[in-house]
Parts: sequence; structure tokens; C-alpha cells
Amino acid sequence: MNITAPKGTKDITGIDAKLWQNMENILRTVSNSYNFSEIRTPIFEDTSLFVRSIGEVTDIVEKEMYTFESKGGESLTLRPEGTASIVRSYLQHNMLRQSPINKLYYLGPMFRYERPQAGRQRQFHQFGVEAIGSTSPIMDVEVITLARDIFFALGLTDIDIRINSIGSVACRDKYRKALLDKIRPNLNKYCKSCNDRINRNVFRVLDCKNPECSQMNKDLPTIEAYLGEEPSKHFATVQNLLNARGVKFTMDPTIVRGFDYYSNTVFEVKHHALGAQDAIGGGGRYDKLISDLGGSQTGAVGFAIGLERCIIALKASQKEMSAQLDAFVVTLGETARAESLQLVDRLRKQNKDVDFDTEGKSMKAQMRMANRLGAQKVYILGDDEIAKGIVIEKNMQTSEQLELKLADFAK
RNA sequence: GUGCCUGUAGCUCAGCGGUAGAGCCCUCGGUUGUGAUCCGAGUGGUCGUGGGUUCAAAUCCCAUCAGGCACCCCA
Repeated sequence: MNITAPKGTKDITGIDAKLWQNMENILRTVSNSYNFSEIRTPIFEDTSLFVRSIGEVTDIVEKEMYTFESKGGESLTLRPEGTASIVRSYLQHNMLRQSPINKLYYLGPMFRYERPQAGRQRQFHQFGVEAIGSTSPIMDVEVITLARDIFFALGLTDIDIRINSIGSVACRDKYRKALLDKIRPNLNKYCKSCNDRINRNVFRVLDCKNPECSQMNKDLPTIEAYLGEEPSKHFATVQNLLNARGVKFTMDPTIVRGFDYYSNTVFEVKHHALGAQDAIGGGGRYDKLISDLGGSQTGAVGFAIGLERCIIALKASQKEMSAQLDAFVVTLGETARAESLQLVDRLRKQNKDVDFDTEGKSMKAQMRMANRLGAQKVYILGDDEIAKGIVIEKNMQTSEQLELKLADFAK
């Protein structure tokens, strides 16, 4: 066997698959409780959708997209993130006419051609929500609270929610100028990548991990002073309501986010178990994206969660999960075989997860198998039991055995 | 795309010039039909791949692929 999964991709099997299912169930349940409903969009889209939404000079668009030409000659791209598709779908189906506010969630694989490392793959999975149709700071709060509740429900209580506001385009233009004026004179003291960043996206200098850069960054102005009246008020309301609602957060002026479409509130959720890629989720408001993509001026706010990263955090904080099965049916002798299959069917009809041996193994082997599969109960059915019209039910935790009437299962 | 580290049984790893080992897992036993514990036995690897050096290579050298970590970027 010399074909392996492509670089940066993973097979999810066995116990891990169970863990994923549990996680997905929780994501759906909590989102439903906030009245968000699911949207499923294609895994590939027209390339221009991502170029226009994420931004031409972002790393994702410049070098990380899986772009290919279809047989018809169109340029298609495997989605690198979820928001663009949701907005496309929103506009295409004119969802505004169905409801002034659309609260949607999605769940699925995303693709970015990057060098894999801890918490980063080429095919990875995101869960995300988008609330489209509101500019109210209350919706920001609703979305951030939903994010928190999801992590709490998953069992990840040890999270750090960091928020910031990057204001409107006008605020950012002013702030950008101010930053450039301050940084340019000291440019030779900044690291190589910051020198590069200053031309591409100055704001990235703010979250540079180089200790010398971050030391100098302490003297730089924060965006707060450059926020206009509206953005400033908006952000203050978000903070007040979060506090009133008991959502813990920290202010972090270094949060700038990578996509061009963000404005006003931005936030990231960090978890310490992750290593360098410690952002387990992130999002913010994107009031310009919908009009950029041809819609009318529409407020929107959302976030995305990296599911692989959740799994890493979950595994770090939780004990190993073990296999689980409701029942295992042990059979001895040829006459009991047919009867045992009926017993299996009846147990399954009671909505139980049931398995049994198909290979004619010894009783000892069947018991071992039951144990390995994590069976709660074992039903033993041999020729002796058939003769007496009973079945033995063994509790695998307590080792207690009961004799049950076989006829009672026939209902 | 850059740097550092690592590739030996399903898993975790030892061996570091003389043609492969441990533990776990798995399978089967430990007298008629009872698991997880205990005891015993067994299956399983062209030592990532391709070249080279050598009488001899898992072991040294080169290349390549893959993985890990970090940078970059991001979920």
C-alpha cells in the first residue's frame, strides 16, 4: 500500500469519528437554541467570489487557494472559508425578501494550500454562523455569546475571548496613516516580515510575535482614538451588553483579522492547549461585504470555529473516550443461531446499538469481543436456553446475570 | 515559501556497520458455555522510497516523499 492521504489531510475513524459526531450534535443543538438554521452550500465556487470577498492581496487569495479550471473553462475554487458562499447564496436567493434577518449556520470542509502544522491542515473543518440583516450591536453580542455557549457546551470552559473594533473604512484609513507615520521612521528596527507587512497591510505589524517589534508596538497609538462617533458608540454598547450578560472577554487592540471584509467588532477565541495556532474561533462584523458583492447595504456579523482545533483542545482537557455498545448477543450452537438473529433484531427495534459475532467463534472469544466493543449488556443464547425458553442477560459492569423469558422479547 | 527535528510491526518505541526486537493491541489456549485481571503460545515488518559508499547498511552519505514543530498566515 503506497498510496497515502494527501499532505495535510486526515482520516477520521473509530473513536475519533464518535468524538466528531458528538461535537457536531452539540454545535447544531446550541445553534438551534439561538434560532440559527443550517445552510449547505457547494464546496467549490466561482473563483471570483473569493477574490472579491476575502481580498486580492490576502495570503489566502494570493497563494493558498485550490483553484482549477472546469471542463467548461470556468475558474473554480475549493472554498477556503465559509462566509463568502453564504453571502453569495443569500444574494442569489434574495433571502432578504423572505425575512429581514437571516440567521444561518454551516458546517463542513474548507481547503487552503498551506504548510501543515499543529492545528493546521490543508483540508480542515469549520463550523460558522452568519447573522445577516442587522447592524445592531445586540446582534454582535448575540453572536459572541453563541460562540461562548458553544465552547462551554463542548466542555471547553477554559477559553479566552478577545475583542476589538477596527471601525469603518474611514476610521481605518485615518488610523493607517497615523501608524505609517509612526512606524516609517523606525522601519530599520522592525523585523523583516514587518517591513514587508507595512506595504501589504500595516495592521498586521500590530500582532507581530517578534519581541522587539511588539515592544516598539507598545508606543503605537491604538485604533480607539481613531474610531468615529458611530463605531465608537457601537463598540461601547457591545462591551456594555457583554458585561451585563456575564460574558467574560478581554480587550485586545492587536486583533485585526485577516480578511478585508471585516469592520467594527472583531473577535477571536483562544485556547491554551493549541500551541502556536491558538485561535480556536474568530469572527466579526462585515457590514460592507454584502454591498461589495452586489447587494444593498446590509449589516452582518458572524464567526467561524476550527473543528480540528476544538478536537485538539477537547482531547487535551478530557479523558479518553472509550467504545460503547448497548448490547452484544452471544450464541452457542447451531439451533440457537437463528433464534439469536431474531433477538438481535428485537433489541435493535428497541433502538439499541447491537452487535454479534458472525464468524462462529468460541464463547470466550465472543465475550472478549463484547468487552472490546464496550457492550453494556451481553445476551447469552445457547441450546440450553432455547430449551428452557430463556435468555441470559449479563451486566458487564457488575457481572450480574439474570434469566429473562425469551417470549418477552417477542413483543 | 523558509528553518529545525523525525520516519523500524496496527500503536508507542529500542537497536545506530555483521542481513530485525520489546511493550501494548490482535488471535488462540489455560479441559465440557462467560469478558475486563492473571499465565502461556502465536500472527504480524522487503526497517518511508530511490540511489550511493562498503566484503557487509535499519545503522554512514545523497536525493526524494511523508510527518512533527516554528516562521508566514489563519480556524
